[in-house]
Amino acid sequence: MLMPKLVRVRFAPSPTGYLHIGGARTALFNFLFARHHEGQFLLRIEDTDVSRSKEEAVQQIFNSLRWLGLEWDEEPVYQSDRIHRYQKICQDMLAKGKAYYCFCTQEQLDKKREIARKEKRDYQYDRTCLQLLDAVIHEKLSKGVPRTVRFLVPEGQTTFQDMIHGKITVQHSQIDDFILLRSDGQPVYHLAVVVDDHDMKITHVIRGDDHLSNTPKQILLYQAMGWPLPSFVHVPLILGPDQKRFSKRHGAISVEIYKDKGYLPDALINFIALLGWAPKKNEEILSIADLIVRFSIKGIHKKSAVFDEQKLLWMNGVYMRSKHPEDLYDAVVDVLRSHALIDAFKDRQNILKYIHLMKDRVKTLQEFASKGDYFFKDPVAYDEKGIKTYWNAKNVKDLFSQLKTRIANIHPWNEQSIEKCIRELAEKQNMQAGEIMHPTRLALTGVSASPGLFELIVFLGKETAILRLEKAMKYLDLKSGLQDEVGQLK
RNA sequence: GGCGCGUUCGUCUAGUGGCCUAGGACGCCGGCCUCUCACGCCGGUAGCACGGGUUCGACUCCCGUACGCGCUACCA
Repeated sequence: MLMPKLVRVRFAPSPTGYLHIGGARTALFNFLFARHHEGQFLLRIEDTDVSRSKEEAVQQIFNSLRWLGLEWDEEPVYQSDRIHRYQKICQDMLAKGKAYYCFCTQEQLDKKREIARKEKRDYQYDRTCLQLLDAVIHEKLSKGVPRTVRFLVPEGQTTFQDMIHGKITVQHSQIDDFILLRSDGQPVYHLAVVVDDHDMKITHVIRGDDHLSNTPKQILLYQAMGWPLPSFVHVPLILGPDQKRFSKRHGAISVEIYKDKGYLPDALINFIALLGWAPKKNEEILSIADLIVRFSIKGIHKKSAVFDEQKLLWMNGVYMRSKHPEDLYDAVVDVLRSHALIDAFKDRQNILKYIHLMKDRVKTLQEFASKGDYFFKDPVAYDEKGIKTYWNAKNVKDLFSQLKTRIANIHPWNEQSIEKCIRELAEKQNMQAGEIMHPTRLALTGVSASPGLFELIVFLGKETAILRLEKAMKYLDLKSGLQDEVGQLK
């Protein structure tokens, strides 16, 4: 029996842009694995490519992770702070003959690659600089000729065990003498990852399987340094609807965009957790706590999954309905404010009531603004189809007139008395209650779908309800006037 | 091109040789509930990429083919 191993994992984004869905899921898997094993979840910023790294991106990534609830342990490690460490490791490898200086220029290399391409040969660095005499190397070094450091790939093959894919073997003949240190002294990815994962005492490297092919290179580095290997876990990528790697081409890809679209963080977490991973039982709705309990690398698939926003939308609706209005309050206020609808809702209780009425029929936060604007704004138009079906009867205006009077006299102002009022009117008119309610809803909201009419009227208040009925009556007058004119013209 | 990885309904998935007449979820379609919408409930639609083995028996094991994705940079 193995002793339980201390688990330390890391999420290592490069700060070239926002945190995207794929990155978020990789971070989530790392997070879940760490929390499940009561280990550490660390962050490392891979900013060795100075030209592509941006400080704002780092903050964006932090914000997105926090919004998702993926809190990390310890201070994030910045690779840009560790240049000297990488250079030192390179010196060691140079001294041990595991690496060599290369003075070839970018242009020379490009040319060789081009020739190989034309001759339909596979290109691999030809080791020109490996043949250099020590004296020549020293001379170039002392003159400060720009140079890189290349890893000397040994003969043979590398086999390693991936926790998802199993045994993987790659022939060294397939591996180029890759560059360790760029001519500007910056390390290249493979070197930095290996050194950092070792120094950070990472036990499990959990990352996208786009890194699978490169893993042997890194294993060679571990071996060259005489370091123990971490476990490798290569999770499948997330694909767009066209089955291609999920990217900007697919439109919405950053976590931030999903936040702006009105998705809830726990819904997004739940959804991406299920992309490429499944719990043992057929469970679909899982809180982050549930996910932590259930998470296991065994449940991760080999196959990449397509991101299906429709299912996300459904899941978000499930979360929306399960929330208490208080939990949604801040987010909804933000949305209402951004749509300039907030003034009508100075009262917190009012907004909570609104959330209560709407949350069951809304799938995103955004819809609190787009689907319920009539709660705080008089309708500016009436749904055409609604007009045809509900306002065609001749007595509609008269109905509204009677309703108006009755509403004015309702006391106390509550659901029960409003319902009673409408049902009594229906009885008196010898009509079905619905025959009054539908036209009324249209008058009050401008649309034909809304929360329960009685609750809605309570919410609007006596004054607004009467005002809107009057407005509808005016519209009806105008409409019939127009029809008369048309009739006369004929 | 070379190398690596992958392949169950449109999508997310269950399934580790007989329990599979392949189960669930989203979507879609129909119905019920109902003041509308949404929710909920009931029902339906649709899949083991293909071809060879192995086996008494393959979705499950092996081999090939096809297709897809990834890697192949002084990117990560």
